[in-house]
Amino acid sequence: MFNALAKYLKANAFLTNEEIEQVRPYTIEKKLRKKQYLLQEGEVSRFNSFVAKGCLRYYTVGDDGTEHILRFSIENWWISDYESYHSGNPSKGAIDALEDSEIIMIDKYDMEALVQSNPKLQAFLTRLNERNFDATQNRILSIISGTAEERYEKFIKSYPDVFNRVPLRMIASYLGLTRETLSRIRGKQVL
Amino acid sequence: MFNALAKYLKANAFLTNEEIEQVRPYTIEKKLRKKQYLLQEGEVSRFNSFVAKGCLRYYTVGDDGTEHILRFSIENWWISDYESYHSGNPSKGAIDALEDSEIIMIDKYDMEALVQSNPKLQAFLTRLNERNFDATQNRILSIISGTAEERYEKFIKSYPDVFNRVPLRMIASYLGLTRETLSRIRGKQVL
DNA sequence: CGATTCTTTGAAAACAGTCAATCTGTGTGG
DNA sequence: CCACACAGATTGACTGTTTTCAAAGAATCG
Repeated sequence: MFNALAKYLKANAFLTNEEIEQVRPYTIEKKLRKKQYLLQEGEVSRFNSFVAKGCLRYYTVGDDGTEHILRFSIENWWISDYESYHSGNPSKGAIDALEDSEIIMIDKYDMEALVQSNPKLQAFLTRLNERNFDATQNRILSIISGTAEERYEKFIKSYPDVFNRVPLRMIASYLGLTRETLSRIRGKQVL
Repeated sequence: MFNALAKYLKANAFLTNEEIEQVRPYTIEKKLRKKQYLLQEGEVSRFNSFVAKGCLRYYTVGDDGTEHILRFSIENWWISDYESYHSGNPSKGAIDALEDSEIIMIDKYDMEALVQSNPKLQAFLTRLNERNFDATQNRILSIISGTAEERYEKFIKSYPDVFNRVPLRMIASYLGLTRETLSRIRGKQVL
């Protein structure tokens, strides 16, 4: 399971085998069954988790019980409640598994130490954070500028591998639509 | 003008006077008149700019000519097209001044060197980026979960100082509404 | 097979956008 | 100093989109 992370760090952060071995002691492997929580609302998100296998989501629940999905994560992505992770405050949302999954958790403070000790890792994490930020901002632009249909199209194009394994009602939630509206958009497209 | 940045760095990054003097050589001061561009669409955003005085916005223009405002920046905030700044690609939007403004620009590579040379500055920038990310994600949550009215209320509460100096049509644009819709929301509230 | 879970469909109501007109305040040039 | 232009804000009537609620069809899983 650690092997997935090793491969990822080699390919993306250009770490050597020795450098990867320095990461290993700080990793915690965990298997999750579908529907199992990785983080529940109110807990502090102390870990950043690498998805070795499977699919997870981070979401909040509104007063009326509606779920709002803020992030999906599949293989080779990371997941956490970053607001809680950054601030140390209790999480406003939850993370659960949409499939049986395997994840590798790294404690925030171990992560910071690792990054301080390895400039390559630091550079990589900086780039990762930048891309995350840019993607988030593009999502805002997409919501405030496009129609529901355009947003849906863009989602499929941007995240085909998420699209193919996540229920439509969750994609609707991610896009800020009801499942009925998404269903009707899909109906129109065939014509 | 540099004084504003000095004060900011002292208060927020806890830099000493000597450390602040090490920043000074890399700063470029600039005054902008209202409506003047800091960055035009298609240019590469090479600088991160500190707002010493005034108010600016980053926005994109859709195919139909509609402006979509992604960020306002007033005193003690930073502004850039971060996607272009991060990637080196041409900007998809523009930055202009909503008031006569004074800004302090730092070249991306000077900024990186400064951050590398000073751990306090590095820690501060990391925190800043984290907060930026969290704010952006909260903006998404606010759009996909709240009504237009709630979003408007939240904006006023979160950014009263921006609200008080920016035209309503730009707030509408930031919120992803037409100016007419925002006007009607405001009309309702009095009742 | 029965029980979930997910998706689709229909009809009515709520909401937001468009277009056109009016109102307001500000500032500038004559 | 006034008149006028201009930018911003509002209002009304209409159109289009999305939600809501209720029900019924698929698909999936034990």
